[in-house]
Amino acid sequence: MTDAPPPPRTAGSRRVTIRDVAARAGVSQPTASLVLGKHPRARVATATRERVMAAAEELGYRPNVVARSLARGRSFALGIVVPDLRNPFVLDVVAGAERVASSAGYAVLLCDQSARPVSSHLDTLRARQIDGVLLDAVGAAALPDDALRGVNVVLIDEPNDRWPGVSTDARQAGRVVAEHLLALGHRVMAFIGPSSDVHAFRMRERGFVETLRAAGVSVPSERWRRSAATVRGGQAAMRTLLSMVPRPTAVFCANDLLAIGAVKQCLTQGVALPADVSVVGCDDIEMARFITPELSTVSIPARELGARAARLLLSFIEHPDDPPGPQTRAARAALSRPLPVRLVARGSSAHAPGATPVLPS
Amino acid sequence: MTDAPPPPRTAGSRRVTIRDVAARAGVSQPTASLVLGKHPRARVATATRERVMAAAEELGYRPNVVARSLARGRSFALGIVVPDLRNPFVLDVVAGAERVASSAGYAVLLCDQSARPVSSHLDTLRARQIDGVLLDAVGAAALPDDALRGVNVVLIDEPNDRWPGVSTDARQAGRVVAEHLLALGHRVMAFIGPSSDVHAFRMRERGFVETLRAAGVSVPSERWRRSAATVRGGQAAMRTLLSMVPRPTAVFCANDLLAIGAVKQCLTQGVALPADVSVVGCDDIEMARFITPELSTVSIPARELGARAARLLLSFIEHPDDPPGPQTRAARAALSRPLPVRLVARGSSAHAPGATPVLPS
DNA sequence: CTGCGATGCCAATGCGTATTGGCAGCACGC
DNA sequence: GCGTGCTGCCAATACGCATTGGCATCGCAG
Repeated sequence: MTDAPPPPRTAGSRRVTIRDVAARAGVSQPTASLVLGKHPRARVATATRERVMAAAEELGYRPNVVARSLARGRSFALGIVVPDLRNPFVLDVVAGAERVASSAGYAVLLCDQSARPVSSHLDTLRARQIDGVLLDAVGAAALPDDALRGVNVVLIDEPNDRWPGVSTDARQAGRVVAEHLLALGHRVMAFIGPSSDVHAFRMRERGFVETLRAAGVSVPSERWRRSAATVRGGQAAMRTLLSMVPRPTAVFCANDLLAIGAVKQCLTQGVALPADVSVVGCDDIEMARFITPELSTVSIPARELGARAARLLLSFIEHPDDPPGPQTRAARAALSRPLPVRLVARGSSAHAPGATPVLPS
Repeated sequence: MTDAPPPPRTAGSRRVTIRDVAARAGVSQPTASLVLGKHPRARVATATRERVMAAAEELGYRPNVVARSLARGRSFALGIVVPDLRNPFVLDVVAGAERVASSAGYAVLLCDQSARPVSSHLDTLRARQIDGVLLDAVGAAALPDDALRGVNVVLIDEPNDRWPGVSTDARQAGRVVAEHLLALGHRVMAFIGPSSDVHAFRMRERGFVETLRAAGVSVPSERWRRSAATVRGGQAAMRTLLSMVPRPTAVFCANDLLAIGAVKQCLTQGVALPADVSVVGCDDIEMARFITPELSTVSIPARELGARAARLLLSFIEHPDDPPGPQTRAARAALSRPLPVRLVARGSSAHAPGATPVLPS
């Protein structure tokens, strides 16, 4: 009556399990498991192997990852904890990591810190037997010691002696900006950055200030502004800076969102950019090129950073050898090396008003 | 010797399982399961229940989600498939969904279509016994029929008679832009949009054109530009438009990235905005407010869209009743209703050059 | 004291896969 | 022809939790 024509897969339309495959191939379930599991050179006769493979193919067998996870104690999934998805820089990191993980057969569990605290996310990740976790810009302070026991961890832009990590040369980022602005003749500088304890931000700050100091330029503390690392934060801080006497001629913002806010605030108040004041950001998010004037900034390879973090994590997951072999060790060292940064001078920075340009030799 | 002080949890530092809890509470494993599972009014004596709860607390018991998934045939996880993570609008949708899912105890598996094809993502999601999938702007054509059997699906911005979905009133978005530009006196209009078959884009387009037509304004096909929905795409299309005679005085871009590109191109070529040409976008991404001039656009509640999609999906997952009860049905209807959109007039649109302003009554 | 329903608990089993240990069968040496 | 060492396969078990069915125990009415 209501009998449909014979379905293409199994009769009962149940999911195809490895048992079905074994039955069809005329072998036992463990044998099928041996064939279909990784182990390429398991002790299985070639003829048998081929029969099993054929049966699996014909039935459209897909291993149940949940069952496999339970049996192996691994989930073939990575967690990635990010500070705030709304930051386009963070996004690129995620995209880079997702691509690598996904094509290695790992799923990516996304955890937004702005929605729930890290420790809570870590709890649920552990409950899922997560194979590893990427922590992006998560202060070590937020990490209870035992929240990560037995989990592989790779930190992003937040070096720490307890776990491996990938990073960019954040200090260098601060340096190149300082050099750039000094070369343009600026002497009255300012800085805008978040008060968070995120390592990358602190290093950008440090690289900036130490280079200025070496050149004999000091920045009084009232021109060292703290503000949430958002566009609005940049606007607010810039408003304050613009009211100072003397007004700074150059401002370094710890990320592009802040810089975009700073630029915006200048334009709003009729301050000419870059004639009256230069603004330089950091990250080189896509939008930096599309505001007016185009934003001078430091290019950080965010996607590559995420990709490397994922690769490093996968290396720990798939080769838990202790100690690691020489080439594993070398590969990890390469992945851990800070990524170089590069100044991208665009239209938001120019010679200081009235300054004599310093020509590069 | 190396004996550490007695560890806080169990002796062997093994994971705490439900058996450990049962043993400590002096009950059998199934009883512990009854207490710790959902079932609030299972037949368990209050005293027993409390002993089990206390034991779980003392041992720091965390249920193993993988095992639970296997036993229940559910994974307490959602997949979200997105077209391209680099679009900030998409990102907000993800963020909204993540927040809802996460606080309901569901994990979110992120799948980027630009990295791997949808069908491949769906395969891995099914293998993980995913409870449901959110598909953001995925053309139905990309969905093989059996790739989703037995999976709950909610579509985002891509209505379809096979699955439920959430959406915005995209057609209305096109209408309000047309009305806005008409009211400003524009008659020489242009459009920039992607050639993809994504429903929301098509509807924005349709709402725009039908409103113009009703007002007796037609747009010749050469002013109807197809371009990838990115900033670069907007630049390229705008370049073409600016070379036309007569030059359009107003351009509607199907999303904000395109619009930002269009604005950028105008400024690059020295075309005054909004004096010579008006540009209106759609989505109201955060950056719309921060370019110069600020972008007129249509506000789409992306975060809310993602949140609703997640709520709707959770409703199907947790109340698979067929037919649903009246209040379930009502709740779903409310979630499925298209979200209203709103024109946000900012600085990138103004009266047509030489036109007599039409005053609103 | 017997019978009966309700209550509280547990033994057994299942979810789909991986792994261990061992048992046949075969080829080879002597 | 008997041990020896392989190779190829499978039976049994484990992973951690959920669920089913049934066995006690208890209170209470007869």
